[in-house]
Amino acid sequence: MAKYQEQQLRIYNSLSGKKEKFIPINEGHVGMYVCGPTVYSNVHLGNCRTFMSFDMIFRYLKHLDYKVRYVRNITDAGHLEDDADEGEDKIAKKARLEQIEPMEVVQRYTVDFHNILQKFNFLPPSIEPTATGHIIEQIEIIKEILENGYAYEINGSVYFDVVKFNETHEYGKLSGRKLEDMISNTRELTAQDEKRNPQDFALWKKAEPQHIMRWPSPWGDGFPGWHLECTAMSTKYLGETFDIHGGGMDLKFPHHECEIAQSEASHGNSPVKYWMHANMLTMNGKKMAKSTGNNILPDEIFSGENDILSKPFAPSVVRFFMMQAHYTSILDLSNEALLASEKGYHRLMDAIVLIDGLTSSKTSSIDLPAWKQKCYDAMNDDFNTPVLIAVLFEGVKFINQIKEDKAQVSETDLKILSDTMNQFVFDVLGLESTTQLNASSDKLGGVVALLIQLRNEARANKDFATSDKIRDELADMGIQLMDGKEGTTFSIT
RNA sequence: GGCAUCGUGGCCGAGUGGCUAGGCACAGCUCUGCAAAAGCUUGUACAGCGGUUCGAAUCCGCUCGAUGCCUCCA
Repeated sequence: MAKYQEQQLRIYNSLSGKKEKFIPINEGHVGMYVCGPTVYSNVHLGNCRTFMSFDMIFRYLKHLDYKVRYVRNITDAGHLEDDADEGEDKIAKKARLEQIEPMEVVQRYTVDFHNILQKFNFLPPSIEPTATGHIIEQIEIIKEILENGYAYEINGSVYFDVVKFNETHEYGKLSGRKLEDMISNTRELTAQDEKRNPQDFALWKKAEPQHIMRWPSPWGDGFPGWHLECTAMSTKYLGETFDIHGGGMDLKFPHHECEIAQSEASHGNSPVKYWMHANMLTMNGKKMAKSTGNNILPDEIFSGENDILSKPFAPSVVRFFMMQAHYTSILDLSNEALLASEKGYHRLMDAIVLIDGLTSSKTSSIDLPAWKQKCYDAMNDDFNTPVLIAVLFEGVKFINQIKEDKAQVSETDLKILSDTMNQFVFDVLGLESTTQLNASSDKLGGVVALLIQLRNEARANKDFATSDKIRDELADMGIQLMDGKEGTTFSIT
């Protein structure tokens, strides 16, 4: 029996504003599309949080035995500097500034993106398509929208006619905006603007002669609008209507609103059953922005080379920190918060290392099956990772109590404890252990075991100067000794 | 200015009509040669002001503040 048949997942749907039962279109299968990065600079930490949220969601869906097709695109063309559709393409601008080919920009920052995600232990998506690889599909959609009368061509560019669309459809239903309000809040069109209305958006932009990113089309050489690629690629790989579409909260309007409009205007179907939006990451209470200097790159956190944090933090610690907040909440990054998470993370990992050494009893003094279900209940409630982590810390307490003989578990229950801890910590949350050394399998572990032995001999001889020297100097190196009833163990901090 | 989300104990962060979230920090106890680790115990918090209710941190209204998007300005 597949796990999804036993667990009822509920998802907060941005479109309805409510938590809804998750029922996929095709039983046992999930199609999920997430708007990926525009690769014109190093991926920033806020982007990582969004993608990490959907990585966790991907992992849990897989854990529930769904067959998931997860599509996350790379935007390598068409994302303009401002949404007035008058700015320069972000990648073309970067290429011009650095005097390199646009595809060099794309390559450089795609590699960076993948490197960072790998450090954060992301699962690769099923398909990672690029905008430039789907120009033909985008042109086909534009043709359909033109045929259906929801777009117009002018001077080699094609614009989506939002006003016309809104006469028969509801533009703004995702973001809660009303077209009338938007129009009344907008100034007069400037004389040179080609658009009929300021709300219209570009499907295809004519390439000026100096433009290096250009493709032929029925309307002349040009390049596609930013919103179109996601419609083209999600339709191609997931169908006209699919289960989950995700992205950052900041993409809700206009990007996702435009995607809905494009789908409905081309093939007539609403594209997505469950819209999911991950919330923003702030730092020290303020939004992260390069312009204000309130910004940090993932590698700067890992290396400690920054002016904001007191020490380096491992990718898994940052991941744990992010998982301690719900994906729909704003999360504030600070030195204190990271330090606190790091300690909690080590407590969790240290407990997991102990599981294999635990001994079972005839009966259990704690209810492990009920505890296991609490883990699922947390995740079934719109992927509530902070509550899951709280339940996992109950597991940590159980592990330590069993080790100290203050609780007993049967062999069956011990397996539940072990399997559940491992599955949720590593498979679902995607954390990695940094304390995997142990005395039997590792040279360093053997060296530490020898030092522990020497220290215990010194203690037996009441030579506490020597024993404390060993303990304290190992601690300075990041190896902490822990004296327990069963002898001394250690962990790497 | 508009739309949206949100304001929880020293810090981070769940919950959302009546019942302990959790982590970090702090204090006491147990253990220890002393520590650390671990276990046990303790914390009566929900921006402010009104309203609904037997009962609100949780619902409604207003005010203040934060964040994102849009707009405006530069």
